[in-house]
Amino acid sequence: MSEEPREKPSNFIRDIILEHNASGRFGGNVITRFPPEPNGYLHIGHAQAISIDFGLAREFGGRCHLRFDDTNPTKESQEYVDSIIDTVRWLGYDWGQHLYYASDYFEQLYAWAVQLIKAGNAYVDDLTQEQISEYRGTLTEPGRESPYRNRSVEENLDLFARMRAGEYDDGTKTLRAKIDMASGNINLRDPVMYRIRKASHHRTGDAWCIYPMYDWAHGQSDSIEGITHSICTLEYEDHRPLYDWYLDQLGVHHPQQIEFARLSVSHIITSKRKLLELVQQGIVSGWDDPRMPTLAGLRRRGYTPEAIRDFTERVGTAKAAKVVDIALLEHCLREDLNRRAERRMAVLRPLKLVIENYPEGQVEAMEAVNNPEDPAAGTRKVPFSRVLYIEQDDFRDPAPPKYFRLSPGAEVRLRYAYIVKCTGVERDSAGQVTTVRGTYDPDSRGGDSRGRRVKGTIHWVSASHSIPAEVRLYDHLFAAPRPDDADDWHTALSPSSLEVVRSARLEPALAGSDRGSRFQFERQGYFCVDERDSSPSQLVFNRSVGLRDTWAKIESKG
RNA sequence: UGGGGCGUGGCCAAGCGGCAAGGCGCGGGACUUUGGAUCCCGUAUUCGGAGGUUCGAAUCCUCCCGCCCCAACCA
Repeated sequence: MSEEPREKPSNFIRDIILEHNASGRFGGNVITRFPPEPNGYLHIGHAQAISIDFGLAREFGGRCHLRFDDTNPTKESQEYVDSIIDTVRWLGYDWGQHLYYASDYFEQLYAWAVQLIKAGNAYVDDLTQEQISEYRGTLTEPGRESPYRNRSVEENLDLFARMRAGEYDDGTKTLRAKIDMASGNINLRDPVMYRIRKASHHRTGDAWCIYPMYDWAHGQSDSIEGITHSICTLEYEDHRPLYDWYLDQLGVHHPQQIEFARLSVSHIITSKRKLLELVQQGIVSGWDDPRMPTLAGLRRRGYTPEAIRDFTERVGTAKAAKVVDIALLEHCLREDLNRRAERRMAVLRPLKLVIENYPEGQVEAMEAVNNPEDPAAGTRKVPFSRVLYIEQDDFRDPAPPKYFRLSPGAEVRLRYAYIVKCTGVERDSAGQVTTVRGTYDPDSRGGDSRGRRVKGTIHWVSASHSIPAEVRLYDHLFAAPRPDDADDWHTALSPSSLEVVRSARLEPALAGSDRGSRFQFERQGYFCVDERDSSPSQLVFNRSVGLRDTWAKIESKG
């Protein structure tokens, strides 16, 4: 298959790098990094950052580091580190030997802090958290200087050493940068650099009881690694002057920070707090529930890394806040899977169809194309017999206008098999159709209508040869495009985000399908074998995304 | 009332003084043994608004309006 080289859309970050390369600013180097905090699962929003960081490095022949900004031991854990590593790798990116942790730089950061103290640019503050907040002022009023702001260098050095030594309790002292309490930029009002936290860190254990704030650690970590382009989201634009200040005071390598608008998608939420609530309240089955916007969830849902990468490229990189329609994400998946997924027949809600003129006991192996988009995928045999199952939706009595499927007296093609004509219906006492009867045309073997006009083609399975399966029909977790706009986001939850169908019957070729394998169930959508709950004896499929359904549109319009 | 950003069709997004790319979606048609895919065609006299500069402005200037972020010892 040929990958049509879709031209990458230009964006302002690429333009900036091009300028740097032209001026020789970083000697033509492009070294980026993806810097997650290991305190949660990565979601679709992170995918764009990953794609930009790694993508740009790849495009310009540079490299991208994976660095964990693990500066807050009370919120971080190895579990998250592992899951993030696994996810980034799954997405298809490689950082080579460049796996780093901000915690690896704690000693250097400490030395630099001492350097700032010596230069009179940092001080130990005894104000409580509440007092610091009061002294900071407000958005419109300047702050006030802490009474401890002018301690001597010697005293600060001594106090800071004792903070490190563990002589003080949590929260009793901080190290602060001495910048400008009247700055319009609140980040510059003597930001805290270190806080006391007598907590074990997932990597450094109990070696430290003071931990650097993200703002103090981040820029210097970038500098240590020789990062040239430090790409981040818009909310850090205000922090850039602070990072610049630190770097300039220290006189070390100074990366260029560039900010872009984070990605959000319609019909989902990405708030960590809300996602956690979904999991804890059992509204979803876990962080990898196929309805979750986490990359683990999308993966289990059947999304391919290729589709997600394509999506992140198509949404573009800019500075305007955006909420991309989830339809684009789904389109990317369909486009990818249409090309790659083999087709199979599966009947979700079986309705018995008896071919009255087909010999009892006879079985034919009908040849079916595995993937019309890819001849190399070959063909397979599907057993045909007298008693079949068809989809309940594919029979209607009476038939509505423009309905091309089966109804009394009507003809339809059974895909890859025969043309059949409906001759009768059996109903139970409640009037529900229990069996459809029909006759087949022996001359139409393979589905050849030989010039006849047969508009409808439906899928089927042989009742006795089919195998059972559970199929989970997933839909958007939220019915509303912007769940966060609701007064209470819970009310935006869709009641039909999951429908479990336990009665599905599959063509026998699906038996023993590997976990994670993906198929198109003809006329229905793309499905994958659930990685967690499926087993060879109890197959479980997840619907990744449905096929475009023109008939549903026609019917809903009346 | 402070600081920082952003406003191009339903949703994204190119454009950087020469007269509105593209994608998704939507509507219509062709084709079709998936009402799938594919292929055509259509979808902003107009770029948040008002002035101004210019032969000419989405692009430059001025003012106004709207939206987002910032007052964690979170990241």
